[in-house]
Amino acid sequence: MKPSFYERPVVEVARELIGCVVRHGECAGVIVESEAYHDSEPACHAFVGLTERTRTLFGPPGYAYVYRSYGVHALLNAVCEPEGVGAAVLIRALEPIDGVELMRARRGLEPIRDLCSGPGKLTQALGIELADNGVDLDRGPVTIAERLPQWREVEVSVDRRIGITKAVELPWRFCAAGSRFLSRPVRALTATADAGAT
DNA sequence: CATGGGATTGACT
DNA sequence: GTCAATCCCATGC
Repeated sequence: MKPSFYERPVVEVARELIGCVVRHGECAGVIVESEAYHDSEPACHAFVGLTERTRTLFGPPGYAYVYRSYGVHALLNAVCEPEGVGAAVLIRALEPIDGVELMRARRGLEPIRDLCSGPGKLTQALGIELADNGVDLDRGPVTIAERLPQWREVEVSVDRRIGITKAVELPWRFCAAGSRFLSRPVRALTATADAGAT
């Protein structure tokens, strides 16, 4: 989509990206899980301010922010909010729709559920690398396009973000309800007194 | 320049 | 359930 789609509150964009299509070359998948990050909260890389690393995050909306996680994986984000605000949506899981055989080859795995069910897995499956940092998400080579008809009324579940140690309480993770392609199940958010019966 | 810490994954107990 | 791999980057001396 065009920059205007992303030039809004990042939490709003994260929710609306569920059902949209990420494409790179012949491989594509529907976004079934996303998380919002904003420079006002410490889990966001942009919390430290403008540095070489966060230059893309503070740049104009509608571009890819790709960084290396744990020295191993590339993680894909969509930069949001007006230029000067450091905010982005982390793409955490896809339901594969195109190029599945190439995804299998890149991942070295067969089960379709395991191809893109995590932020590091989906970049490996689609061949997205650090060099894609700063790419225009409307023009490519990595693109995000609007929802397919069957995804226009997808139900979205809300949860806390995964894998962080700061600002853990924010309900900024969004998932396609009931999807089998999530990185992890959605946990019950409501903390009524009896909720944790495991 | 040295150090410490990850928006993770896959293998192993 | 636990844990190492591995490298980029921000911070501090």
